[in-house]
Amino acid sequence: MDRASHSFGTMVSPSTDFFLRLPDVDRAKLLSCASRRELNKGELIVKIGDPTTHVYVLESGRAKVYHPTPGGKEVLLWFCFPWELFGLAEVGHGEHRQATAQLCERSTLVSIPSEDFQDFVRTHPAAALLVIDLLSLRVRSLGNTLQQLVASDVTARVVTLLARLSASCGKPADGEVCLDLDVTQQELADMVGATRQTVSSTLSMLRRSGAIYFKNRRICITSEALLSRMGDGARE
Amino acid sequence: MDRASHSFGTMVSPSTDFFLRLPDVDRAKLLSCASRRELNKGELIVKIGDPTTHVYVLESGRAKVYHPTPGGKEVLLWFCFPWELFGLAEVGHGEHRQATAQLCERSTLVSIPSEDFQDFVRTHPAAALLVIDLLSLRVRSLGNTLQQLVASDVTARVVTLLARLSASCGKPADGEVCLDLDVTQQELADMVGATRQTVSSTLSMLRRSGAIYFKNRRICITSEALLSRMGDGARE
DNA sequence: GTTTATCTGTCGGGTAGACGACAGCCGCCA
DNA sequence: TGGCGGCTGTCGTCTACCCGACAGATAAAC
Repeated sequence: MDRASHSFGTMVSPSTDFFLRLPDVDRAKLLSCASRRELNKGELIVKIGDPTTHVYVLESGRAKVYHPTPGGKEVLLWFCFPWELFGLAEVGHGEHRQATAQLCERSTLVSIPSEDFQDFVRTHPAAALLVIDLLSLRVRSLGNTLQQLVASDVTARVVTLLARLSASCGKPADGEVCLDLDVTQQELADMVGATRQTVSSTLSMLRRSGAIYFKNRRICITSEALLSRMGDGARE
Repeated sequence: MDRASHSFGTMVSPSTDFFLRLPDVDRAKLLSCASRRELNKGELIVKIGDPTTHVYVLESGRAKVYHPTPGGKEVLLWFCFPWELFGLAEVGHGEHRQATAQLCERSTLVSIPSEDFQDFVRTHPAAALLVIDLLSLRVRSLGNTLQQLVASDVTARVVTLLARLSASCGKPADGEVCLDLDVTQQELADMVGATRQTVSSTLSMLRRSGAIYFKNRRICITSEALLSRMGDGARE
């Protein structure tokens, strides 16, 4: 139960995994209120507009949190990896969900009722600080994304996205880094606010330039330096 | 000291004014660690890259929080009004500032050292929950902004920006709402990720359509309904 | 095996909006 | 009174990117 199933890159902020930083007894106590389910790829955890009843953690698998747009696009805010708490931005005042969370692969999901979570936070100051850290990280990250979106072109945005992914789920192997992540180009596009086609041709360009290559459908970065240089066409 | 100097519209979330929701004795205790300064329009409160030493509140005036971009643009994240806590997204781990905060007018600023603030939060669970609420609000708001930015055109973005501003600082007067806010078109542009020129012509268009008009340099909304209809050209 | 769905690569055409330029306006200071 | 700096309005030009289309490639489904 308390076994972390994914490895961290070197640069990842420690704020993401709330659970692993909780003292053992507290974690057990919090999880005692929780229920666990096994769910399939593609299933929705919460849908925009839903009442807010729980917060969530994955024991295994991967989820994405996004805003669906009326036009049918999806704006992907972040991925959720195991032992990373999510779904807590709306717990405050029984707000309805502002985003949708969906599983990217078969996963086991732990659900904690909002009230239990709030009680826990109220009575565990250390946990409250962790929650504050986590939300702070999200605020900073969204702010940066926003900035990139208005200030940089697609190439630069893809490049820094790859850098971020490499930090959070990169497997270093003799100088190169391979992303340990099955992600579709559509998802990449949704993360940088571009179309699938543009991302596709951008990746092709990066591949031709030698900054990345593909190993059985996954992206490998041959040189961080070269990659980031490719993003410098437009001032970030 | 505990006199709120600005009025709220009807829709504003209560999470914004941390201080007014704090029990009196707690507020006094927290403010006892603080120092107060009078500053002029245009002065910087924090600059991106600065070490994080304080959190802040305004007693009066107005500030803006933005990301400066290497290209010289500014991405405006939000305005700070009196008694709204800000500058806390980086307090967690002595992170450096990720955004810049600058005064829009002459203001009196209250600074609370980070450590004192953290101690306060640690020992006042109710305050911790308020901080969580505040950060949650920011996360939701940034997420929505992000979504709008990739999914809507400039007209729609300007329209919803006006609606938001009208909610947070609108003065209703017989059916109309006038924005009680001296804001420059450049700032509006920085908030919607567009250029000054585009915003200017968008506002002209809205004025010609009768949805808004100008009363001594400020924006008045004649009809929320008409205004929002003007934003519907593109699917939001 | 064949079928079917999902993902990827690439190509033109059309367009929203950035960008530069310039002129009018207002308030401020000497 | 005149000059100066900041804000606003408007007009072309130009380009990054969206959008639709279509063909190959891969993987799951029957």
